[in-house]
Amino acid sequence: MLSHLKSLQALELAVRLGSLKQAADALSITPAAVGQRVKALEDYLGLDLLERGRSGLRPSQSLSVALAHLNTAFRELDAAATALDLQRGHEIHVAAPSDFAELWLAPRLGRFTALHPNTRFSINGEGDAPIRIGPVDCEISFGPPRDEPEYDILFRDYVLPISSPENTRRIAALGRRERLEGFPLLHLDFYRNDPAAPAWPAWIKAQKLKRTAPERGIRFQRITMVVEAVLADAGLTLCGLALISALVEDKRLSLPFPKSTGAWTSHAFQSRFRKDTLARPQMRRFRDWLVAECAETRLWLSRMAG
Amino acid sequence: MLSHLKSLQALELAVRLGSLKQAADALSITPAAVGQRVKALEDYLGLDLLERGRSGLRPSQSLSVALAHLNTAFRELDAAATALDLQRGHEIHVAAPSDFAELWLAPRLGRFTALHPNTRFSINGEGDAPIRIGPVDCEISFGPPRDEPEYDILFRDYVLPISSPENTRRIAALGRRERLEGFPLLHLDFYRNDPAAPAWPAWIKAQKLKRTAPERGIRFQRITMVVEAVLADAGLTLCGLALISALVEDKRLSLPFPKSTGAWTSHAFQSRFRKDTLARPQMRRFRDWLVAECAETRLWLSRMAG
DNA sequence: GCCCAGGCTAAAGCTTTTCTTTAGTACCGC
DNA sequence: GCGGTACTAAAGAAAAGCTTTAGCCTGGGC
Repeated sequence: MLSHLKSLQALELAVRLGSLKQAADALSITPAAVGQRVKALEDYLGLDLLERGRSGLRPSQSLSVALAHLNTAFRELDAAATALDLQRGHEIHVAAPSDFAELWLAPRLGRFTALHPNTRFSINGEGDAPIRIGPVDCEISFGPPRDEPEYDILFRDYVLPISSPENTRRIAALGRRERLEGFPLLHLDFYRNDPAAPAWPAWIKAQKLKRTAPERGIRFQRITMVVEAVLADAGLTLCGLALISALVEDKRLSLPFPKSTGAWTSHAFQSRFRKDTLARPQMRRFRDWLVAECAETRLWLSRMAG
Repeated sequence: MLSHLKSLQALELAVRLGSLKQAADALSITPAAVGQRVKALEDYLGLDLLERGRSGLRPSQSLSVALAHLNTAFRELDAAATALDLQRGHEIHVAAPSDFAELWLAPRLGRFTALHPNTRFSINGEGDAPIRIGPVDCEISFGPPRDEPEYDILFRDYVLPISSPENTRRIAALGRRERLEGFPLLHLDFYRNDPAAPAWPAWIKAQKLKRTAPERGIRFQRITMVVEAVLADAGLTLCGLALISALVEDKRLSLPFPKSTGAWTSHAFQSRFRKDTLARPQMRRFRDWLVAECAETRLWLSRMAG
């Protein structure tokens, strides 16, 4: 029966693309591996299949008689793969809060795809799954921690006041109890379902500060938007650090009050992979990577919270 | 890039032949292995590809859209395999003395092909290679032992008088020194280049027997032919036991004189595999099997020789 | 002519895939 | 109801396949 399928595939691709290197890139394996595939077939047949020449690879005479068949065969297999959506296995569909996707996941995904080229991501808002085969692979949410086995707790958040560096300096120049007077308070609704996450009125009371009408101010649904307002000196907000570590680290965002004035959320970001989806090696790799990146974020948060 | 080639092959074959069992037979693997291949693809895609029904397997609706492409693809791959002589790897070409082939190898090959179906043999006389790709895979000869690594010493031979049971009884009824008078001596040239292998004159002198004109009698080139003559009561011959063990064991050939009257050859049957050909797993298996069968023949010869 | 970069190859070792075996289930025909 | 055949799941062993390292070869540029 027909054997050496991988060798034939490597061979056909090497000839079509003109080099073992380009075939390797297409197959996401090393050139050495492509060379081994081709050589194994040559050893098995006891003849040369490629002429390694001056301007790359060319099929040998022995191979030429089979090459048209090979081209057609792999073209048809590509068509079958397309029909079956075989590449689906290399795609990872993630539904996540858009704040998480934009501020935390997207900046980091380059590290994953550098390790695993050939992976394509489709990232959508929560509940915003495309009409494709089956539901999304990975769903990330912020809510009460679940302990079912398919959930991974990514990280809780540490919420405290955030401002622009300019506003931080101006606040520091004031007396302690008057520090919030004269600065607009921006309200972020992202954490409102979390009993542990403070809103301005509770925070001000807890810190024994003075601020008239603390419940007043613009409300924002999304962290991304309130962050933009803060960056524009529009005011202060209470915000979790987890998603904005990059902005804090490069000092585009600043902490106008001591770190100890913050509070951990009781809710957490968590992921849920569909049970069957972890049969795919690419998906297991992604999950492992995600868990590792989140461990780093937890570490950074612990250092920030003191 | 295209993956799951083995799964797609198993899938296409299972649908085409109507069962996992028949696909397994065609692929020379177990039905369990075929089932695993198909299931791996189904898990990967997150959908069913086969309907396991009352009258065998049918493609699911998901698979139907790809099936024509798969059929064409594997038909083209079969054509490419034919053009490349890919099945060549499952063929083993042996050049051996026809006596060895007929009396020793052919009766035993059934044991090999029972273990390794899908292997086809092409056995020719020594030096009688077909005009095919490259020389023969395995060459067996009888000659001075070689110690180059590509040679395996199969077995030496143990040469002594051989007759039909009827002639053995008639010889035993005679007096000791007259036992060869009246019986035609048949001469076998197979061992004539071996200084240790006795011919009739030397054997008679060594045994201190009496026989007028011991050099007279019909000469045979081939063991097979002289054996047929002996079986027909045409006379006695001096012959090695190695290739005729079956005839001796079922008593169609007999030893008219004690076993101790025999002599080991200094030459030996030996095999030589072309260096590169042992890259093929089928060839390694054949070589291992051959060496093991020959070890059994050596053991039998040792018991016969005392 | 020399040097550097890119491509290929061989070998070793590790990881992943694939297969066999065992045991069990389901279905069909008698 | 029983026996036979086909399929499936799980465990473990064997084989295949890949990466990494080191080295060689070729071609182009200086």
